[in-house]
Amino acid sequence: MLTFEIMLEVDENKSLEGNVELVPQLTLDCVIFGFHGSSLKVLLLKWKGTEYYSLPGGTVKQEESLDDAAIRVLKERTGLDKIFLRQFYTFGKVERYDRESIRKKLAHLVNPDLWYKRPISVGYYALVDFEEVFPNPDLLSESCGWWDLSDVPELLFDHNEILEKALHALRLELSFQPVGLNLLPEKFTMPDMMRMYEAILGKKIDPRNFQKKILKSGIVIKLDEVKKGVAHKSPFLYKFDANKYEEVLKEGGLFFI
Amino acid sequence: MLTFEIMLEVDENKSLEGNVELVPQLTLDCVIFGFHGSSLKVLLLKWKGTEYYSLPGGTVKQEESLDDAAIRVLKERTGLDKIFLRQFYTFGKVERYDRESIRKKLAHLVNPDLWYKRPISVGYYALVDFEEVFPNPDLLSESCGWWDLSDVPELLFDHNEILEKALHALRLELSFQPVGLNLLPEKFTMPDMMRMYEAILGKKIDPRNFQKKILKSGIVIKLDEVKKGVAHKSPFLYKFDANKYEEVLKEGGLFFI
DNA sequence: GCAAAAGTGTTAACGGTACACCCATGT
DNA sequence: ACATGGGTGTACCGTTAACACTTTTGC
Repeated sequence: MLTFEIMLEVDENKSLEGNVELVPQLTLDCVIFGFHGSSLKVLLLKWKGTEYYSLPGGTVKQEESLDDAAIRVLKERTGLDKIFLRQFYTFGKVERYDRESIRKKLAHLVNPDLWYKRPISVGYYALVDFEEVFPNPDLLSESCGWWDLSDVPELLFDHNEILEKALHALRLELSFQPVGLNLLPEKFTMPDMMRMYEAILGKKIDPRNFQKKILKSGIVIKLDEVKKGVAHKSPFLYKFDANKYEEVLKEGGLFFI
Repeated sequence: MLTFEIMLEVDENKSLEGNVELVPQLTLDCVIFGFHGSSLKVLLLKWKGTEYYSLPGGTVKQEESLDDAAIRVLKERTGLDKIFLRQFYTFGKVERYDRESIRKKLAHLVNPDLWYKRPISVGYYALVDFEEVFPNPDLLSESCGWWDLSDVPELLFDHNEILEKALHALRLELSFQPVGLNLLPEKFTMPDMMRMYEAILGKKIDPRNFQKKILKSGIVIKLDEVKKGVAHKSPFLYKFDANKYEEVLKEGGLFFI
């Protein structure tokens, strides 16, 4: 993810386990999306001793595929094993951000001598079940937590741009990828699912039409349960019919939402 | 693109212009699509003294963005300056292909000592006007030419897989990107455009419905000319209304084709 | 004149959208 | 009891898909 992280890990590796080699100048950034309440959330790291935030990221080992590296990072930050992951873009401008300013902001954490050539970063986004994640900071961060998409602060590096692009990719792929299956808990209500679509698309949806379409598509199964303990009328619970969901996505997608 | 190309260019650069540095292990592969007759075409290189083919590719200089590197490769192979280019995937498996077999196949061209660490390749696809391209081989290839998509032979490296993925990306983005504007010549006929869609989507389209939809969308302007010198009835010529095209793509895309 | 491709209109079915009221629950 | 969100049906309209014959041109 970051040039100095490369260096840091090299350093660690040298002292800890010998010479695990990294692919030079190549890093990863992960945009981890969750859904809760009525909004999309994203996992951010807060850097030690600062008020600065960034996306979680990492490096790529020589004997590790890009996907495996992303899986490793995701597991470290979320505790989750089986994660829905998509590579969405590789960021390769020469000056992705103002390096001098980053160097100053993080001088107390990273030895400035460890900075070197321009990093190229492969972007992944992940969809996770908010309820099952236990956010876990890395060595250079003091906390790792969920942020509402609309409250995301200015981030370090070019991470605001990366987040933008991830969101754009998510929207484009919304009709072809099993987004609901990965963002929602196993049992969910129709209004939950609708709010998820509203949060991603950024627009209001008519609940009657939404329900009609979803039910007609056959991707969900209505359970003989209602959600208890919520104020107001208890909503029915549903779960996905994974096979049917996959089939519908293959045969043209869920465009009609 | 290829590990030994990295080495070769380093070598060239050393002798030719000093020490232009390359980003290590990072390469580019370009899938250049054209359209002619009734089919999609792709530009392939034939390696000197062999019957082996591959996609055109290249390396990334330290002071050059990924996009600029792709633009450079595209210009070298096609002679074109302003090309529609999209990054679609970064290939990062540890063993992307059988290196030993490649090494043998190309031993007469590349010194085996020059092979080293596993390459990671950023994939771009390009859309070009078939008529305006003058294919131009590189240093290691004896020819560079168009291949019908359905006749593409087995390619070196993992290039069949890369081509597959590029085609998949093209299909996904067909409704959001100005594909027609880039693949078709400035003046084109309605059946040309229809055949282009048929070639990309791999299915037949009803010409009456197609014409109705395209005309209603307003993205093309009918010219006061017909295409002459063709057998049979002379078809009318059209050109794109670039502004309207862009507007339609932004406002939801050309899904209805 | 013949073969091959271009050009063109209507209809029926379907799917999308707009819209409002009652119900169940917790407080 | 009241406030809040959940649940549900209908009607209109627009879009899509199916379908076939005539025209023009080069050979």
